[in-house]
Amino acid sequence: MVTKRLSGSTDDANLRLADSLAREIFSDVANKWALLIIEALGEGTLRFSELRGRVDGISHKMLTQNLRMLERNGLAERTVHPTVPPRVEYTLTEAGHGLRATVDGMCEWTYRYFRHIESARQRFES
Amino acid sequence: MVTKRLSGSTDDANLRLADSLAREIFSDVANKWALLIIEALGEGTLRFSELRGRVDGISHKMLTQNLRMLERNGLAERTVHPTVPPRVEYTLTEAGHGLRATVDGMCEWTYRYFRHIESARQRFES
DNA sequence: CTGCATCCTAGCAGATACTG
DNA sequence: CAGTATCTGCTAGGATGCAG
Repeated sequence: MVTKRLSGSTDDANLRLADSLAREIFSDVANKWALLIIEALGEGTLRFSELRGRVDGISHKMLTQNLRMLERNGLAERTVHPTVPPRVEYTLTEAGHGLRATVDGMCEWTYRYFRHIESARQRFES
Repeated sequence: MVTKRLSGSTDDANLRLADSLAREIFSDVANKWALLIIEALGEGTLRFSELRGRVDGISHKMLTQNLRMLERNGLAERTVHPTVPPRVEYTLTEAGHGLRATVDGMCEWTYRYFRHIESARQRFES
């Protein structure tokens, strides 16, 4: 049962991720495109086409797909302006911003260990 | 050029991720299995079979594949004890621990917004 | 026990085209 | 402009077998 673990006696984050719903959420969110979209939305509200421009290399399909997923999980909010042509804007919810903070951490990490990783790779070829 | 952005004038993490090597690192690392392995190794050194037990649902193949990747990028270290049967242990490097800190953040985030996400999903079905 | 290679399949993800 | 659907290729990832 879900609530059992929530009020549970363990503080082990990994153990808790054994919970199937938590793992499902984690799997949804722990993928490249989702994280890059969240990072992009961290700067503020963006429309669909703007997002496409910011998240380099993402396809139309992957963008909509991941946006639906983020909306479904309550991480992003979708507001449609009934104009013509339609204008659809996406913004992070509170939960979304919470996650963005950790994604920021990952980005910073990437740059902190950039050279370290670069040389580790060279060492690895041998 | 890589170093241009490293010493560059922008503080925008997302912009910097436009750099191809940074994106490659990010893509390597921003996947479910890699993050779960790192989280598991956060507790300390583990052998291959122990890891398989901790990272629930991972296959033999995905585990070796991701471990090679982590090793290649200098996030995990592999030490072989030349016994029989062989005993291979994996441990996080400093860079690995750095990343683990942010993964911990993601795990905590998952549990903080667990109920929030649960209800967001119910709202979404309509 | 660990690692690598092989085969094989489901589902991911791109391209395209069509609606509102 | 935004979203959906279809078609298709391709690769991620499981299962298995073998070697060290």
